[in-house]
Amino acid sequence: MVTLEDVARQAGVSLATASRVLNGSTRQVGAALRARVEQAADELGYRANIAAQTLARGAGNVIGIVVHDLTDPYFAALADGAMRAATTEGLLVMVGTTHRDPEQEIAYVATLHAQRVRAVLLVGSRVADPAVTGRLRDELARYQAGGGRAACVGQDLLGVDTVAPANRQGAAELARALAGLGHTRFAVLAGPPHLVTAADRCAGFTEALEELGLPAPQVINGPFDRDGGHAAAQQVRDATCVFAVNDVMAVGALAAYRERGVRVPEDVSVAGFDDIVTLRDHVPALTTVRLPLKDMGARALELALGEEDAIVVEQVAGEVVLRESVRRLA
Amino acid sequence: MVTLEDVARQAGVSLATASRVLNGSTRQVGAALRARVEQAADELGYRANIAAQTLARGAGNVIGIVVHDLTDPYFAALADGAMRAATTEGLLVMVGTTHRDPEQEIAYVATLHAQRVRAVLLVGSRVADPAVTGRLRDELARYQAGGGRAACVGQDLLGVDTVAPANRQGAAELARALAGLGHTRFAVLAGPPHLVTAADRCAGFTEALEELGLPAPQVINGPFDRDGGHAAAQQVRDATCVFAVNDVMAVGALAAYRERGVRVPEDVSVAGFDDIVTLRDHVPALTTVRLPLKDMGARALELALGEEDAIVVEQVAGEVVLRESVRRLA
DNA sequence: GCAGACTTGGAAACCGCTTTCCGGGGAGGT
DNA sequence: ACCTCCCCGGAAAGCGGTTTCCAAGTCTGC
Repeated sequence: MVTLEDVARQAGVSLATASRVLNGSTRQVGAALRARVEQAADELGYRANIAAQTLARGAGNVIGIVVHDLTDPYFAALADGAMRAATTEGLLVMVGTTHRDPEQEIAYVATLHAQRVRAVLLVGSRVADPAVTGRLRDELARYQAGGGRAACVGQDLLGVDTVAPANRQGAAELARALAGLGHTRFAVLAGPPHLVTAADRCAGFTEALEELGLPAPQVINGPFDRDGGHAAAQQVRDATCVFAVNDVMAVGALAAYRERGVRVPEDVSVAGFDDIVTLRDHVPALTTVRLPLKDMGARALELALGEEDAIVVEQVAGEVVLRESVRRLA
Repeated sequence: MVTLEDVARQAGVSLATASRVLNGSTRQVGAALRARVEQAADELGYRANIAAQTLARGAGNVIGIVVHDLTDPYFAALADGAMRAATTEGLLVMVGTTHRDPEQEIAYVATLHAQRVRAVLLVGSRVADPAVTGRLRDELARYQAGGGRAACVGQDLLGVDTVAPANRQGAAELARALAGLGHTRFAVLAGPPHLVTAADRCAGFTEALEELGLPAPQVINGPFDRDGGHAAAQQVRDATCVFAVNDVMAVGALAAYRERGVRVPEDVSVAGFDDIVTLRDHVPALTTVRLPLKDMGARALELALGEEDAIVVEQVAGEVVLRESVRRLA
């Protein structure tokens, strides 16, 4: 493995000069020497050892992103947004997937801390368990105490900059929109009760119905993914409209209905949440609450990198998008 | 930022002892000192500086994965497979997305080389341009000369271990299956001609038709993504069966037909390639050629890490899966 | 009870690079 | 012509670990 010293020797200059030429420095190097160094580096195929650079500089150019599941379009969009932003900042990205295990999340923060990444982004819903949240907070605080920066997409529960989708509010608006179409009997495919995102959306929806004087919906808990939606849909009793707390669950529900010959929206209306990009190819087109996922990912990175001292919590509003999967009741 | 030296001082031991306790070593440390060190580390919240470790040990525990687009389920599945395998090996993952720019791919290899990652995985089709492929080869060779390991999912064009889907063969089998249903007039949504994967699938399909004595299909080039399929579908003239060279393009084509009121499969049959997991939620269910994407990603990592001296090229067969999107012709 | 084989703790060299601090030489001012 | 000041090159001190090499015990076996 060729080192800077090899290059310096080959070019007949000092280590310092070689370093200044090859790895941006504030100081100038004369054209002649500069050329010699560059040629030597090229001939030898020199690549700076970033580990050494990071050590010497005391700061690297890597950030970490922790998501639950990369194959879920929701996280893929968020991660993609953050990664594009990272690229424009000249940063590399380490991605970790937790598969919804909060312990994994904590472990990743520790690992990324050890890697001395510039920032870590925690993407995804928090869990209701205060003990585990507390431990994650501690781990993050320790990382930040050492100069690390962090941000979160989800709920403001970690004491770091946060991009917080307005889940309750979005779900409430959706409820009002659906009620406006004449629906009165609802079911909520509510996901796991301990996931704050799921719980908030369910609560926002339910509360709005209550304010409208409508009966409480049937609430069905289950996994927060496509199969969870598929399974939960089987348990719906006599609702005219089903709200799945995220789009992938709604897609699962649509599949379940299709398999059973239940027509959407003729027999039952279905709505989701997130507006993942793949929705455009589903039939019927899904009513949902749009979240600007890519922007949120990018914004989270900005917040993490920002110099603000105060903790910034940015609410992101959702926009109700009515599509074919819901119908107006006679 | 607390260092090993802080821990050693606090525990009243030498640096060497602290290192041996905290970061696995072959050597033993007495129980008493061990306990003191562990307690000190805990109190101080010590996290090893991986950059320093990597430098000292001469080897890190990070691998790099380069994909075209994380939001494409094809790449997401491949990356997820590789990442799971990495996790079981105790490796961290740096992910780079090129958005189909081969220059970016080369740049990533250089960057990952500089990071001294243990292995780099190049996931995705090669391009036909021998110049750019040559430069990528050179970059990889240089990395490997320095002790790096590499593998590729795609075509065996880089001189590294490769997981190579049998694109020609899979497409040929698909062609025969479709012909067996009575189709004779085909169109191929062929993607970009310079992408080897796209070209191979198109060629395999076309050749099989020729062998069967059927007329050559209409070949429509365009982007390799969903919108590319959507656009290409508009240009199909009078085929009874359309083969999109990957699933996301096929999904785009389905959308295009739906918008125009063309029924699939009654009016036209459609087939894709890859069997991405999201297909199960599309209507009509798409006929395709199944590739074990997650396994391929995991396998690529194994190959890269493997100790084999010889370059291993592993063919992966595709399996034709007939679903509702194609019909038997009268 | 003692030589020799193991253990275990510590000092120090080293990993590859950055950056401070010096020193020498050329340019500019008077 | 002389003195500053500035610019540029190099020596060397870290950055935070790992690991080799010693030295001092601790165990064996006879």
